[in-house]
Amino acid sequence: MFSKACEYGIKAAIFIATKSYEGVRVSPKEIAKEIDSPQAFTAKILQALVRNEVVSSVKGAHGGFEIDVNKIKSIKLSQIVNAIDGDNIYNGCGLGLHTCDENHPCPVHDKFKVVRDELKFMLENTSLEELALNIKSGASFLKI
Amino acid sequence: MFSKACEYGIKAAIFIATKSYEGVRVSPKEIAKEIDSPQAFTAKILQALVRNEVVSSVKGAHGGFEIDVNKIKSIKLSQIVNAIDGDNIYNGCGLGLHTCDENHPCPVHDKFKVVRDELKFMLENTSLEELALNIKSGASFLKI
DNA sequence: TATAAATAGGATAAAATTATCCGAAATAAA
DNA sequence: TTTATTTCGGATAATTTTATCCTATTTATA
Repeated sequence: MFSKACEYGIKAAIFIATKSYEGVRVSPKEIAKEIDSPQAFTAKILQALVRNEVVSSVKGAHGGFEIDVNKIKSIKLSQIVNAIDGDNIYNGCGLGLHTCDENHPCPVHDKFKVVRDELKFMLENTSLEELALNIKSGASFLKI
Repeated sequence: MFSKACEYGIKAAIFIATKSYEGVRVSPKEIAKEIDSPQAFTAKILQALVRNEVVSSVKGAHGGFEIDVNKIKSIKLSQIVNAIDGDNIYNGCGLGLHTCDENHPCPVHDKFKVVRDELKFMLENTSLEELALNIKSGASFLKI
């Protein structure tokens, strides 16, 4: 469904959020360990999240990644996915046609529309807050 | 959502179905032209569809690809996707966890479940027949 | 100011996916 | 039986995605 980069990005953001609630900044090394991902590749993805203002970074000694606690509630899954994979997942044609809309639909246009509207709604209505709180409470897991 | 290979496979199957209604076998060359795909790569994908018994092939002169007209109604999109991409799209974990189920869910397990059940239902309930008939009637298109 | 600790980012490598090429095998028809 | 036509399948190449490495830059602190 999503790229590996996007999967890592989502998990990283959730972990950073949980640590930010504790007022703690985290390094790519800690993040990679916690979400079971390749460290250097994860660092690249973090850069994309910083550029898209999903997470913020502090350079230099005692630096690391964090998310403004007041922002966590308003960050939606869609922002993270968009920052890494773009909006192609729920905007592009399911069969890769360049022109695909109501007037010139691909064979599965209507069928896919239902699924993708559902996906879009889910991504736009799932906050980083609820995902992070479920990790903190032990209701869900970031690895294995 | 799906791989390029899968997109080509779906479009190829639809085109073969439309021609099979006319009792005509088609070559990879014709198929690639009609669905705007790379010919040799499309031929490989056709082999996978043959192995998975979605389409049948006739070798030698006057050969080509066809689908038993009586089978077209019973072939579902899920079979085509499964033949090419496997069942990972609607069975694998949305965040790539090896172990992800009700007892040990990833952070988005429940959220994704809704979307993927919708996707699974759509794939399993969309027949090649309806897709092919919409192409024949001009209600949908295979390229551009 | 010097040093150590971090992120940023370019260069490169590995792996997977997408795409091409060519000869082998099968088959209809001359 | 030969020939032309067609799918099959292995080898290879190109591209994209995933992953690693190394240096530059930034910043807190001694």
